Amino acid sequence: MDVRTACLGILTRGDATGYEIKKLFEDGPYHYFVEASFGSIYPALGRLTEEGLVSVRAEARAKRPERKVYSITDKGRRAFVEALTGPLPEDRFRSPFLFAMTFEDLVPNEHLKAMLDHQIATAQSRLVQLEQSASATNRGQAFVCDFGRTMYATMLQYLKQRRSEFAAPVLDAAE
Amino acid sequence: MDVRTACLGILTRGDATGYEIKKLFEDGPYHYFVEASFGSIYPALGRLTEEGLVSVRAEARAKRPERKVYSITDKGRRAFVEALTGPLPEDRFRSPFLFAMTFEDLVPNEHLKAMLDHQIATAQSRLVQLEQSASATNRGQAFVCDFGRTMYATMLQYLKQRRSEFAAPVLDAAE
DNA sequence: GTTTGCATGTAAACGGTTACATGATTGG
DNA sequence: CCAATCATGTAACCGTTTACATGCAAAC
Repeated sequence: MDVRTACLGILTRGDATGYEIKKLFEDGPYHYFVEASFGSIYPALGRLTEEGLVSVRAEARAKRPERKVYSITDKGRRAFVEALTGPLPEDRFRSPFLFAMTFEDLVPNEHLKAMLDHQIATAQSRLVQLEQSASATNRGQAFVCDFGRTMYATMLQYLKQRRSEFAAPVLDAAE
Repeated sequence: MDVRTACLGILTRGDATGYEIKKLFEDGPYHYFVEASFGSIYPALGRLTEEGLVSVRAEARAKRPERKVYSITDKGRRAFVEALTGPLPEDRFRSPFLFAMTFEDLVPNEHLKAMLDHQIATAQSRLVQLEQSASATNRGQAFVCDFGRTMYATMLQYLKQRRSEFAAPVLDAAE
């Protein structure tokens, strides 16, 4: 999903500044399947404003830089629902890890072990985060959260199960 | 993984033309976690040649356009192993589907049903493809293939299990 | 007193896709 | 006869990232 549409989505849930939108992408339940930097969020918000899909009000605050609070308009709301209703781009999973594993025979065993351990640690921490995350506020959020838990749990199980097969130390039996 | 590195990887397995590399990305076991278009492959190959990481020989064939067969050089092989050994970019899963599900309350139930069914059908066909795919030629390929099978199987199970919850027809009980 | 958090934005560079241009061969 | 496959490449465009520029307030 492009940043434009993602911002529009966030704003259907309530007003926000560009800064807050970034926070929501990072910390919120969207974290696992969308992401965006300031360099894409601010221009997107500018364009959405031009097109009348969102409106801005500048809040001047004593001794701090002004903040621009964005609200979605009716037109924006309609455009967003249209985007959700139309054909969605396909999900894509890009995995440098799996790519590297394909060339496992070219990588020294020591590094292979490190790679697998890193992958396990990452999956583990993501799973923990998902399990600790606040219970969802609606059906959709619950669906997505459970999806993530299920997938990461499976991934973790698979990686752990297969690890020994690849990382069996040959000489260093003590470790 | 960028197209450059991906091409280099393919060429560690044997010589190929730009056209064949694209085919391998599309049909081979890489399909699920890398992709590239001609517009990125040809320039990448050109740059790799300039840098001496690959070499080209032009095969002129009677009455057909010439083909340029690329081979990886020793320098290229070393560069590739270095890329695999260095820190890898993080895996990323971008899911317009999950994003849309988060806003399930804004989408008409009929469309939600279609979305889920589409997702189920996609996962199903990918799983079938993976299950039918030729058995891997090495440990790494087997690992990756099984990874895919495991993940898609889990995804499919989850989607099917949850479908009723979301798509329960309200009026059209006959369907 | 230094780091973190809040807050906005721009410009250049990057990597990639899409569309275009070309053309012969093979299979239905 | 038409579509698909083989085969190469370029140019325009697009969205995004990275780095830069700025600055105050609060927490440590």
